[in-house]
Order: sequence, then C-alpha cells, then structure tokens
Amino acid sequence: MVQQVMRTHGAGSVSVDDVGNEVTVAGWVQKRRDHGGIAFLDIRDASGLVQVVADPAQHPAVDDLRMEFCVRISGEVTNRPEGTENTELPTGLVEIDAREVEVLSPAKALPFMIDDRTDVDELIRLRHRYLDLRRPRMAANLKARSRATAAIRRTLDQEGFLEVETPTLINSTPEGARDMLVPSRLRSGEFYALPQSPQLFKQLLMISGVERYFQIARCYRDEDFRADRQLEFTQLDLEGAFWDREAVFETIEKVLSSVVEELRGERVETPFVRLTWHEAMNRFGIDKPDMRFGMEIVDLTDYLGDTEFGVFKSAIESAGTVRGINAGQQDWSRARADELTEQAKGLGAKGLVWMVVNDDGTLRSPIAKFLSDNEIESIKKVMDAGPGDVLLVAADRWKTAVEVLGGLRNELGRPDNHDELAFLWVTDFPLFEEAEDGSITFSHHPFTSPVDIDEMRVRPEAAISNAYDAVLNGVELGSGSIRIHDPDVQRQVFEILGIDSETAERRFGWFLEALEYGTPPHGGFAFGIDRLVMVLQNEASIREVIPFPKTQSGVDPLTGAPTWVEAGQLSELGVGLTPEAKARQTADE
RNA sequence: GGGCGCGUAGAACAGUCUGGAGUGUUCGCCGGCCUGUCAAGCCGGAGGUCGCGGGUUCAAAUCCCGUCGUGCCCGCCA
Repeated sequence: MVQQVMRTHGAGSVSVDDVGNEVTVAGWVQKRRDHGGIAFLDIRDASGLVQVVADPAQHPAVDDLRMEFCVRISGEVTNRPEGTENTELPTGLVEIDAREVEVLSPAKALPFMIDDRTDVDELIRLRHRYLDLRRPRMAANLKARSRATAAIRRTLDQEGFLEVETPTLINSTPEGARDMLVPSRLRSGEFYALPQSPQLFKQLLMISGVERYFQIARCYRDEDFRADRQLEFTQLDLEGAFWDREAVFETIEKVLSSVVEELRGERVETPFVRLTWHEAMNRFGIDKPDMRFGMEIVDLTDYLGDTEFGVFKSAIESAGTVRGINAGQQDWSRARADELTEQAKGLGAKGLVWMVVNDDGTLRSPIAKFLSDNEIESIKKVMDAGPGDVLLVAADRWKTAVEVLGGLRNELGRPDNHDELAFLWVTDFPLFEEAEDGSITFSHHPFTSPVDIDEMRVRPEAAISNAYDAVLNGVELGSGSIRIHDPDVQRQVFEILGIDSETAERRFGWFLEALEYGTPPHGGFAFGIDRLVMVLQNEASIREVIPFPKTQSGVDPLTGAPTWVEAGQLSELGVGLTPEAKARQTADE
C-alpha cells in the first residue's frame, strides 16, 4: 500500500495490536456524543469507524465539530474501560485518546443523515449524491461493483481473453432501440450514434483473428426508464472464435461464478439449469422465469373438453387453451379477486377465473356451478390443490393465457429479496417475431444464426435461433448467440427481414464484405453488470449500484444535465431547434 | 404515448377520506446542562409559499381542474 503522510491508520484498521501506540487517523465525524466532561467522536473513513475520546476542556475544537466535518486526529490507542466495549463495531475493543484534533474542512448542516437507517427521497439523495455515497450501503455497492469487474477481468485473463476497446462514436442503425445521437462538427449535419452494444465491432475482431475478446463496455439506448434500465449502462461484452454454444455457456458460467464468489462468498452450482424458450413460456409464462419458487402453469385443456362453461368452451373451440396456476394459500377476498382480475386484464386477458378449494373438497368460485364433479376432481388433481388453495385460471390463445398467468405468478410468488440465487439459461428463442404491423422482425438481432438454415428459408415464422439469455432470479442479465459467419446467410436474413439487397449493401456492405475474408465461426454474450451487481447486492433498482444515475426523465439532479447549449454551438454543428423546443427553452430561461 | 401512487419545516412522517387558526411526532439545526456514550440523555429555542396555478366555498393542506417534479408499471427496450 502507498504510504500516506496525513495519517498512520485507517479508522477501521485500528486494533488491539495498536494499544499503547500513537496513531493519526483522518476522516469524517459520523457522530459526536458530548457528555460535558467527556466527549466521544465516531470517526469514519473508507476503511471503517473508530471511536475517539476527548476532554472538551482540553480540546476546544471538539465543541465545534458537527456531523461530517472532515478532521484529522492524533492520539494514543487504548483499551476501552471494561464494560464499555462495543461488540457491534469491529474496532469496538479500543478507542483513541485524543491528543490533537484538527478540522481539515467543516461541513454545512446536512440535507439528510449519513445513515443506512433513514429512508430519504431519492431525488434529494441524487441532488447530493456525494453525501449519499458516504452511506455505508452505497459505499459497499460501489466497492462491490469494483470487485465484480476485478473478478471478471481476473477470470477472463486466465482464460486467455484480450480486453479490447471499441469506439463509442459509431454509425447509427435504425433497427432496435433508439440511438443516442452525437452531431458531427467536422461533417456538419451528420451524426454519430453511441453504441447500443459493440456487436459489429466484436464480430470484426473475430475476423481480425483476436479469437477471445472481452470489454467492459458502456452502452446506450435512448428508451424509457425502468427500475433496471438507464440511458447508459455497462455490459460485459465477450466473443470467441471457433466457439459453439457450450463454449459460451461454460465461459459465462465461469465469469458469473467468480463474481458471485467474490461478492457473496458462495459457490454457484454449474452448469446452470436450462430451459428452452417454449418450455419457459409453457411452465412460467415468461422468457425470464424466476426459478426460486414453483407455482407452475398447468394445462387444463384436456380435462375440459366437454365443459359447459362458455368462456372455456369458446377458448378451446377457437384453438386456444385453458391454463391455471395453484397460487397456494392466499388472503382471499372479493377485493383481492377484483384486483388480480384487473391485473390480468392489464396483461391482455379478457378475464380471470378464480377458485378456492373448500375444506370439504368442493370449490368456491363464480363458475363452480358450470363445472361437473368430474371436471372439478380433474382440476384439483392436476393442479395438486388442497383445502384453502387459490386456483387462478385463464382461457385464451396460448401466448396470452401463459403470459397472463406468468404475470400473476410473479406478482403472487416472487420473493422480495435476492438472498437465494437461481441462475438459468433460456435457449432456442424464435429467430423472428411478428411486429405490431404484422411484418417480420428479428427477436434477438439480425446477426444471430438460425439453427436450421433451410427451415429459416421455408418457414421463417417457425425458425429457431442460436440465441440464449442468462436469467438470475427473474432478472434478464443478458443475451448472446452464435453469429452468422456466412455472408450469404447474412444476406438471406436481411432479405427475410424485408431489407432489400440495395439497402443491405448500403448500410451493412462494409460488414458483409468483412465476412467474405475467411470469417471463423464465432459466438458470444453480453450481460449487464449493473443488473448483476444489483441482484447480488440485494437492491431493487440499478440506480443503487450506479454512482451518478439519472431520473426517469433523463435528468441528473446533481449536475442538471441535459442542458441547453449556445446557439453558436448548434449552428457549427448544422443543428437547429424546432419551434416547440425553442419555446421550451425560452420558458426555461 | 398511457395507467397508478407520491409531493406538508433541513430530513422522515401524521393530518387530506368527513373543509373550520400551519395542529403534531421523530431526527437534524441553534442555546444551555451533563465524565463512559455508541441512533447517548435532559431543558429551552428557531424553523412552513402544505410543489405550482386556477376554481368551488363564508372558509381549502383537505374538494375539483390543470400543471410541474418524482417513483412503479404498460407500450418501448435488435
């Protein structure tokens, strides 16, 4: 460690071994407890907390000390008097008997307490993020992030990976998420885009013979915020040549295990559980299932073939399905039923059927009278339902039915912490999906290889891709795929996507040409480091593991970004404001 | 673009449903007392555009409309 001239010890490192020695610590006043003839100061620095004892009569400066003053204190380390040890504190057996107390820098009255116990409005925390980051929880999150990236680099270095930086001023592609744009001054009127991912550059690196590449890459997507989404975020991006899916899985499992071990001290069971996309949808109604609890979706269609109940009947007759979940013991009321029905409707259902199993085995349900004894017995049996269990049933086309139940399953069963970890691979995603306007779009990205090229040509809507997601506790960590390395296949995919060959050449010609020079088969993966650290630190939002995040409206409350810029800057860039934007600017200034 | 919630002292809240004087709690802040605390304790004090604008009313923190900010979600996120 580098020697420091200002202090001899970190506050948290003072121990019984130092008793009798003169030490100097420097840090912040966490708390002052003044008893008149004797005063206690808790001094906090990055290493921890130590108690200082001072006689205010001898140290007038102690009278002036307030919370978060930055101070330097010298004194002798002593054992605490018997009975006054603090077992909660790592340094609680000792204290520093102050000889010298020096204020390095005073602090104003604080906008909020530097304390994990108080729950402060996030806007106020962000406005004074430098104070918020002094809180032990936030300091621990910063540290966890740093250790996570260190573990990633260590692991990948051992595996022979090369860390390569790719540009962040690149060309815009209209597919996928909205690009963050940066106007060019030297070519006024033209724009760079910030990368949504280093996708094409890492594929170029495979063509370049790098073979094993990784990057801890800042990525940008100009879409609306969520608890787990910011405009900019950090991904571990990696790619390997001559790789098949198993090589990708093995590498990512190694990396994720090393991070979990670093932050949690736990071993992760590998290989991870695997589900195909279809299986995930069928059993959990979502492509990122939280595997920490059961409540799996059950297919009831076969047991209701002759049902009298119109909703079920018409669903089955129109090639739909009837599915249910056993939600187990729930506080059940009419209000709760209405609430969940509303939620089901929000997820696309036309309604929701609920049933509660009575102690005598009969069903309490608005539709009980439409069901035969046989049907009731079959439903109870296949759903493994006992007295008191709440059963929720949806009848619709397959995708809607499972998605509705998947949403309710998460609502009803998902743990509200991340104490337990459940990793999962979801494989065999559809290659394409139908867009809102009925056109075909890719479900991963257009550089993902199909499992079966002939099938892709004949029945694109049924084609399976070599794409896969990593999921942790119902959080999508990231995704990857085996890429297309054959330029002809790449051209065919563009064609199926409705990108005519002229457009494809204009936009991706440079990439298609690169593929023509002996491209090795390759594949890779990228996962969100923010999300991973969020889960491992048991946080509900990635903002808690990002030092300076933005609010839902894209504003940084600390610096005020984004801001208006001088008209001269704009004209140099060949950029103008719309009348609406100008009006807003005038109102602002 | 849409749905729902929140906005009261420096901070966290109660009060809003059922209109009646800015009414209260905890922490912080200021002053005083206090020699073993560790979320110290005791006494006293200061501190308010009830987010903002409009409306209803004799009377609005409270009811209505709008607006801004913020959070969760849907859409969106290759």
